[in-house]
Amino acid sequence: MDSKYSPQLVEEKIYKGWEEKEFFKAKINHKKKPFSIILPPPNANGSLHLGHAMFTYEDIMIRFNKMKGKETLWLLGLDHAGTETQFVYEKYLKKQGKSRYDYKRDELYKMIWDYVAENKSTIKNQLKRLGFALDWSREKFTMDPEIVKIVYKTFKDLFNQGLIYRANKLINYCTNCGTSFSDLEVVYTEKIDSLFYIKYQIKEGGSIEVATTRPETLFGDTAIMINPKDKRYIKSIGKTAIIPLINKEIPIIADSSVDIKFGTGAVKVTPYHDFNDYEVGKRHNLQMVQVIDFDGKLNNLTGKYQGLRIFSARQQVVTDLQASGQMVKIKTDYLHRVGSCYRCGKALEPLPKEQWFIKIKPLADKAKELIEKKETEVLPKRFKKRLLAILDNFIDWNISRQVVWGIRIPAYRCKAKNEWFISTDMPEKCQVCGNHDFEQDEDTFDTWFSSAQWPFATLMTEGQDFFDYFYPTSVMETGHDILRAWVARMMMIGYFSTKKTPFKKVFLHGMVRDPKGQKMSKSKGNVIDPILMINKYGADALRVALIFGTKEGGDVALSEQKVIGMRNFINKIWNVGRFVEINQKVVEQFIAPEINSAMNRTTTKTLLKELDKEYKKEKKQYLKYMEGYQFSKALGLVYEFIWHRFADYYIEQLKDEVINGNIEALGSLKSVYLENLKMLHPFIPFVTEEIWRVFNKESILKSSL
RNA sequence: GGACCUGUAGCUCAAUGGCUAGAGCGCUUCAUUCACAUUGAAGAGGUUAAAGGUUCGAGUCCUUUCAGGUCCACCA
Repeated sequence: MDSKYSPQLVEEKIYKGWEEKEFFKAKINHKKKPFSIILPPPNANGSLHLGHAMFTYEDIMIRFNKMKGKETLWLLGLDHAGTETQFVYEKYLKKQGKSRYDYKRDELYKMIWDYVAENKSTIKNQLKRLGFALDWSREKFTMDPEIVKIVYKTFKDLFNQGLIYRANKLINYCTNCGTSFSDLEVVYTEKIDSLFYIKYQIKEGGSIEVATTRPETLFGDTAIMINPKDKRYIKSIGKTAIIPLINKEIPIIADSSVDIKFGTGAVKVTPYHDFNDYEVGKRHNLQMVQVIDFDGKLNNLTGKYQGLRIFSARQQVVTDLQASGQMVKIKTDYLHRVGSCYRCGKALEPLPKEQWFIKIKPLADKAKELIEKKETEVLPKRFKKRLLAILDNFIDWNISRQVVWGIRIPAYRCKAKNEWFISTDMPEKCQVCGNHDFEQDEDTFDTWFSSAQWPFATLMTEGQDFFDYFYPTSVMETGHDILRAWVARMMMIGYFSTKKTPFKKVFLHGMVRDPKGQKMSKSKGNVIDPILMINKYGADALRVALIFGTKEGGDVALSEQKVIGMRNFINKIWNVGRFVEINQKVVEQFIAPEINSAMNRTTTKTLLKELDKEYKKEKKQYLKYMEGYQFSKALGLVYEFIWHRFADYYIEQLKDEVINGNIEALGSLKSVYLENLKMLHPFIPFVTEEIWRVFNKESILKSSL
């Protein structure tokens, strides 16, 4: 053994060894209890970042349970990440002066497919660098034909049970990117805009003033509303207002959603261009008129304004209202929040569009039951409340996306009767009218619709027996930031399809932050590349740096300094091994000469007894922590023991004895040390394996805890 | 606006209501032909945000205030 441990020389070699011996390949073994984790599938549109390195928790669970004698499965998969990936690819096209509209659907799809294939192989190599004990024989991709088949079946089942409906609803639409987003994907940004006070004449006499940030939508107004408790306007209810510029007549109605104190207390209602107005429109059975199109331009219902983009239309309308004397005043410093596109940053347009929706309430109620009945345990506990609150407030889920890259929705429209039918296979004839005249929906599924099915869909493709053995999975380990987008949906859809919880436990980890606790982002320039850290200090050091001294579920402040500190810990473990190895060689050479010991025999015996006692206590506590999913504590315990008790105290005290050939002392030290290597293996698999092989023939993975 | 979380050493964070509140990094002094300078020993550094309460006992539980963060809802 060298005086320094060099991860660069051994890690890749060790990993290859594990792979060749298929240590991570899961089998059905009814003599053993199963332990399974499905890897949250990384998006196949880039490379891994530090957040992915947090999957170390899963590796710890897998290796620990394997050494505890369970049959383990850690299933690898990758996500196509529809909208996100297409966006990344479009940026790439733009650099070459091209756009997605230069290609046919099939061409674009094929190009993105190749791009994704490249990323997949990068990511897989990176997962290996991290030392993850993934089952490489069962790699899955969200667009595998067998997975798509299951996704289609789920859609059809949901449809048949009345949980899928198609509706013309307001959606968040980016006119720049050409796709809709679910409410979860909307990013709100603060913006200073003008608030315009506009006078509407009342047919019966007089006038009423409204305040709006969007005068250009007045063509789509179908009512004016006021609060029924507002004495100022009570007489106006039921009268008819006249829209300026186009002189259209609309009713004045009362709705309690109006804030009396805001603006003038009177609001123009534009159901097809505002979410709140849409609800009002439904409540009052108002007419709904779309005046802005999906290209972001005003349409033919706006007369001379037709063809203008939203912003120019606004300016023109304002100018014309000023000319006609109907613009009362303009407040230019109005601060509000605007929903914007997370891809391009432009303001999202609420627009009416026919989309597929999932009726969430019945599904969410079942998911809540799973939590309440402890079919699914939430760890750390404090996230339970949050998950329940999320399930309480889930609104119907829009699963249509207007992108090419994704799983195309298996819904077909009968052209003759304008009715829809669902078919998991490409239909030969229309299932509505019996003719051939039908067309498939152009849209693809929201990525999360397939992700929501990941635990059961992946296992189902491995056959019924495999599914029965490993499902429900033991743990779902992921970041707490996607509780709503992913965890909640997996529970809802998972239960719907299998009538079981998809996972018995949810274990949530925190976010990786920079040394000052700030979010890591490219724009801040504080991003740490996990592969760079591995190249410099080894995967073990990085893994432990993410876990040491943290609270479960809490954020981790990661610095290169911390990784260095952990590298030192790895080296310490290495050198303890080296001490044992060197002395063992000496003992072997001289065939245990009985040399006069400088130390009193009784003292030595007492020390060894103390060591044994302390080690037993340590191991007991370690198992308690590990079984309680308190990994950081388990690690801290062994860290403290091996460094500050075992090395600093016991080795120092027994050093002279050992060097003088005391076999008993060396033997005790060695056996306690090897036990500690096993305890550390789930955390730092590489160095423990490398040292283990100095003393043992078999891999440390073949040992048991 | 609603909910939740956090506030502990210079920095980042630990601490089932129980002994002298700990670790990593940083800092000071000393050691060094030794398994390890990626080391060891010793040390400085704390009114646990503030106030009040419960308790034999509070960093921990309760109330209030202050400060910061996260998620959700988003009012023209």
